[in-house]
Amino acid sequence: MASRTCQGGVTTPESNIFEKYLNRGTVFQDKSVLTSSYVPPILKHRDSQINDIANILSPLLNGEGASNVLLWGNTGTGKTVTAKYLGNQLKTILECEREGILINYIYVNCQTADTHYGVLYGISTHLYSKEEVDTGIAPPPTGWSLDRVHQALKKRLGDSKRVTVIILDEMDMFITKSGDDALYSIMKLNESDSPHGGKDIQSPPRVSIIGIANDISFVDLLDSRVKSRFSNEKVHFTPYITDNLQDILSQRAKLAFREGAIDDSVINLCASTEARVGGDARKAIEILRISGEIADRIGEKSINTDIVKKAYNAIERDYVTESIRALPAQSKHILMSVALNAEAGIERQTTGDVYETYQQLCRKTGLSPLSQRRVTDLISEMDTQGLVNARVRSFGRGGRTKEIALALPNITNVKNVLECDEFLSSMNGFKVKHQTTLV
DNA sequence: CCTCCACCGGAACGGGGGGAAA
DNA sequence: TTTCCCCCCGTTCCGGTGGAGG
Ligand SMILES: Nc1ncnc2c1ncn2[C@@H]1O[C@H](COP(=O)(O)OP(=O)(O)O)[C@@H](O)[C@H]1O
Repeated sequence: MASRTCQGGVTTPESNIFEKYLNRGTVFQDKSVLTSSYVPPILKHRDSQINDIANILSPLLNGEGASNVLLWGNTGTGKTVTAKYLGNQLKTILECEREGILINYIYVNCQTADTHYGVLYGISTHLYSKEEVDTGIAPPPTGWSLDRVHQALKKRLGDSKRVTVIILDEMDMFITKSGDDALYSIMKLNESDSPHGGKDIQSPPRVSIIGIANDISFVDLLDSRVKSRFSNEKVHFTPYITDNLQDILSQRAKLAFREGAIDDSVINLCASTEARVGGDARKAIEILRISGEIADRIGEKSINTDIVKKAYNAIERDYVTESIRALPAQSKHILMSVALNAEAGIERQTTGDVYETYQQLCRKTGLSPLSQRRVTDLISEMDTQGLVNARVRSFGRGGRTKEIALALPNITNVKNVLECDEFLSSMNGFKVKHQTTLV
């Protein structure tokens, strides 16, 4: 652990216990540059994507509606940052060059706002002032009917001087889970609501959607009307290669770290490591941040490759323990069952195997067991979280079922984390009984 | 080629919680 | 207060289904 003596220009030898943290030097100059909300002034290596999107959005400059676009590619390939960057550019140029035209540039993350209502509400938060929220003119976070929120949005956006761009980040998971109702209702904002030419002073809004997704297979789930209007324009974000990442990282590092706190060898290590697994700039930047934090904690003045390796381990470990800890009790029981089976020598298990053990475990801990139907859903959820690997497979006459295995290397570790749960702490001495035969 | 296993996964439903509105 | 609305979590029901063995 840390040394007991104060060091480095500290004048009071015995004082507050936090003193040593306070006075310690730091490798950081501006840590905020390494957070995900930071948008750099120039984006390198995304020229072709930026051009494509700008081209699609260009009608907005004349106050005309533009097509919807779908940005897709692996995580950390710059989709979000590009969308935000273009928003800034659009706003600036409209302010300087086109007096009459105003733009709403609205960002909604569909992982956070993951319901139909949540997405509409997320849009609305960009459109109302504080007073309007306080006086109840703006939609509340919950309580109104969807229709009412929809009408309110339509009214807000229907201004002939105004164009609107809505960014829907992480929309693939959302659509897969919740269907395309929300997307459809956003597109309906563009429709005039008086079909018989009644006297509406309002013009229909001009709303363009920028969708962001990792995986575009969700497009097939869309209703054909939605699909044709939504997925005509697709822009692919390719993974970064080592050189790209080096550029991006050193651009950040220059701003984030003190002179001499980081050198090229470290940046090259991060760049090449990430380039090998998916060209993820977010992860690479995060590694830099964690490395810096570790360096500060252990009192190093600069980041070396050893520290980077520590950062890689820390990031992995924290992710796993955190996601296990955050699991609901039922999922913890299921995961424990998988771990127990694995420990008993059944690495690849069927749904039946897991459910059997799960029921026994529930009997022991006093949790009331869920139906098998529900359990398979929870297993699939843990599969997408990367805690478990589950894919359906057919064993011919032996049936068709998920084949499930723990996705984590260290079984004992998993069990230890799980045993912190209040239910599972009462499972001392539980033994799996029953063998299945499965090849 | 057909059967039949052991599930898969969609659909419909509802209790219950949280909130606004009449 | 009651009524309406949205959403989470879970149940029940049930029509599929890939492929080894007949
Ligand atoms: N070309 C780039 N130049 C500078 N920073 C980038 C670039 N591409 C990505 N980043 C940074 O990498 C991180 C992840 O990018 P992000 O746009 O969130 O990826 P995605 O949305 O594709 O998952 C962000 O912090 C972003 O600022």
